[in-house]
Amino acid sequence: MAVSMRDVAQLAGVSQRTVSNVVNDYQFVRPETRERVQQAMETLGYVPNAAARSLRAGRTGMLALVIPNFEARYFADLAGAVIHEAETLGYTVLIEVSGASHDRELGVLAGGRSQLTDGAIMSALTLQQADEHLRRPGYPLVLVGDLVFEGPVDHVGIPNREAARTAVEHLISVGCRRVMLLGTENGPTTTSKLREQGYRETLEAAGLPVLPELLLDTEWGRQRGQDAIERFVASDIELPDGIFAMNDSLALGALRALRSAGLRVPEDVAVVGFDDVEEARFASPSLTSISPAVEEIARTAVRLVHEQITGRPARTATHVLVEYELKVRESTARQ
Amino acid sequence: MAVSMRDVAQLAGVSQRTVSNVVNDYQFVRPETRERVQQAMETLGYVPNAAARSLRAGRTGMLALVIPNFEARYFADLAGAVIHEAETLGYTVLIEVSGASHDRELGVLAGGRSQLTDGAIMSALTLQQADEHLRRPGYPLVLVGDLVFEGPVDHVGIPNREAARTAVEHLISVGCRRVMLLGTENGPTTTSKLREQGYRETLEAAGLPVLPELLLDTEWGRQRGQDAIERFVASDIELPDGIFAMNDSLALGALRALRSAGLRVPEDVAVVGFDDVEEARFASPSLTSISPAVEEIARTAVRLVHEQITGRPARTATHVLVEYELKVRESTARQ
DNA sequence: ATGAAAGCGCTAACAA
DNA sequence: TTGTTAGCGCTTTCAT
Repeated sequence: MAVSMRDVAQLAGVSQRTVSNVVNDYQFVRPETRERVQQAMETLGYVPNAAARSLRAGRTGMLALVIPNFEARYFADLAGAVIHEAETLGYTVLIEVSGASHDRELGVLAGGRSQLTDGAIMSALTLQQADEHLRRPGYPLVLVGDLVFEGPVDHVGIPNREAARTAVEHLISVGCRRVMLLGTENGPTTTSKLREQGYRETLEAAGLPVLPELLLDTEWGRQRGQDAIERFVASDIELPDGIFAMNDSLALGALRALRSAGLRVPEDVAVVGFDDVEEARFASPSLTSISPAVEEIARTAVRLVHEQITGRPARTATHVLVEYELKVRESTARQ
Repeated sequence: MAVSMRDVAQLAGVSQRTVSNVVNDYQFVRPETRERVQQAMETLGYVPNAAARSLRAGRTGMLALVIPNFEARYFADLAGAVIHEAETLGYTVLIEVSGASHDRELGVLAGGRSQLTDGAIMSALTLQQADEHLRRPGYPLVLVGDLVFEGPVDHVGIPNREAARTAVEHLISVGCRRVMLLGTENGPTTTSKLREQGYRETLEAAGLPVLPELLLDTEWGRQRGQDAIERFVASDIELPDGIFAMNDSLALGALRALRSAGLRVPEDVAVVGFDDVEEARFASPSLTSISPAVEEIARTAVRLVHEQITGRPARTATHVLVEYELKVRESTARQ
C-alpha cells in the first residue's frame, strides 16, 4: 500500500490535519512545523491520493471532451484548443472519441465512463432531441457544433447558414454562375442542412437556379471528396465553375481530383472550403475557406462548463455563436 | 448530494452489498432481487461514484498520455491511436500537452496532476538522464519516441538510424548525388542525432561527401522548412538534387518552397519525408515518406503500461523498436 | 443469495 | 496554531 497522510503525520510527529494543511498550503502553519512535515513527506516519498481527495471534495478537476474522431484535423485542433483553455482554469482534459456512434454518445450523456469528470464538452453528431431525457441531471454539459437539443443546454456554435452564404456569395462575386455544393446529406446532422440552406438562399437571391445535379452527396472525408469529383468529371454533366465544399477535407480532395482531370483552379473552377485547417494555407493552390475561430469556440465552451460547475445550478441556458471569417486565398483568386 | 448506493438499497429494501452486486454484474443475485434493485436505481437516477470506486479499488482506469503538442499531425495521430488501443483494454485516456517544456515534463514524472491515472505514456522531448531520480517510484511509465533514460524504463520507438539510412539510400538509388539533410539540431533531442547518423553513414557508404552546407538547421515546422529552403535557393550555393527532411512538415514546406522557386519535384529535386502523415499522400506531388506504424507504437505502448499496472512490479524493462516502411510516391518517382 | 460492517485516504467541522 | 474525528461512496471479508 502506498504511503498515506497518516504515515507522514506519524513520522513528523503531528496530526493528519497538519499534514493536510501543509499539502494544501494553509496559511497558519508554523514554519518549523511545515519544514518538519515536508521533510517527512520527502523521506517517505508521499504523493497525495487524488481519488480520495476527489471523493472528499466532490470534484475531480477534470473535464471530458467528446469528439467524433481524431482524423478530421478540425477536431484535433479543437482538442488542442480546449486542452489549452482548460488548463488556464486548472482543469485537465480527458478525451473520449465517440466514433460518431449513437450508443457511445448516449453513454457520455448518461454519465458513462467519464464519471471522473466534473463536466463535459461534447461535439455530438448523432444525438437526437429524443435522447435528451437521458441526460444525467446536474452533470454540466456544453454542446459544441450542432445544437441537437431544443431544451436548456449551453451551446456554442458558428452561424452555419450565414457562413455558407458568405462562401457562396464570394464565389458568385468572382464570377461563378454554376456553383456546386459538395457534401450534402452527411448523416443526421443539422450542420449540413444549415449550410445547404445558406447555399440555396444565396443562389436564389442572386437569381441563379438551384440545380439538383450540382448537389453532391458524400461523406465528409478527403478521399470521398476526391472520388465524388472524379465521378462527376467522368460523367457527361456540364462542369461547375465553382465549388462550395462543406469542409476542407472535401475541398482538398476536390482540388486533387480537379488537378488530375487537367482542370485549373481557380481559372476553370473556383473552390471554397470550410474550417480553415492548417493545410488549407499550404495546399496548392492555397484554399479559400471559412475560418471558425476554434480558439474562441474552445474558450467559450470551457468558460461555460466552468460556470456550470461552479455557479448556481439554476442558470438559464446560454447560446453563443462565435465569429467566423472568410479567408480568401488562391483557390478563388481570379479576375 | 447525489444519490448513493445506500439510498438505492433503502428504496429496494436490500443491503448495500446487494446493490453493489447488481451494479457489478455479480452472478449470484436472484433475478427478482436484481429487478427490484434496477427499478430503484432507475427511479432515483443512481449513478455510481467513480471517485469512491477508485479510492476503494486503488485503480482509476485512466491512462495519461503526454505529448509535446497537438500541432504536429504526428502527435494527433498518435493520440488517436493510443485512445483507440487503450479502449480495448478498458482504459480512458487523459491527455496532457507538455508544450515541450522541461518543467511540465518533470511534473508528469513526479506524478503531478495526473494523479488520477494508473500509468502514463510519454513522448518526452526535454527530459534528461539526470531527471530520472524524480520518477515517482512504482508509477507505471512507458516512453515513446526518444529514449531519454538509460535506466530501467519501458520504451517503444522506431529504429531512427536505420530508417534514415533507408530514406537516403532510396534517394541515391533514384540518382541523387547531392543530398540535403533538412532539420538538424532540433533542440536537445536524440531523434535528430540518430537520423543524422543514418544520413552520414549512407553517404559515406556510397562514397559521397558529407557537405556541411547541405545540413540545414531548422525547427521541425512547416513554415520553417519552407523558409529554410527559400533562403537556400536565394543563396548562391549549388542546389541539391535530393532532400531528406527530418519530418513531413519540413518536407511539405520544402515542396512548396521548391515549387514557388520554379523547381520541379522530383525531376530537379527529389524529396523524402518522415512520419507519413495523411497529408503526405495527398500533397502534390505526393510525398515519399518513412511510415512508422503509429498504430503499432500505440498498441505496444498501451500493452506495456497495462503490463506494468497489472503485472508483478519487478519486471525488467522492455525496449521495443517497431517496424517502419518506406512509402515511395511521386516526390521521388524519377527514371 | 444476502446482510453487517470495516476501511480506502482525504478534508473540514469542532475542539482545544 | 494544531489535534480529533466524522464521514465522502464504494468494495469486500466474514457471517448467515
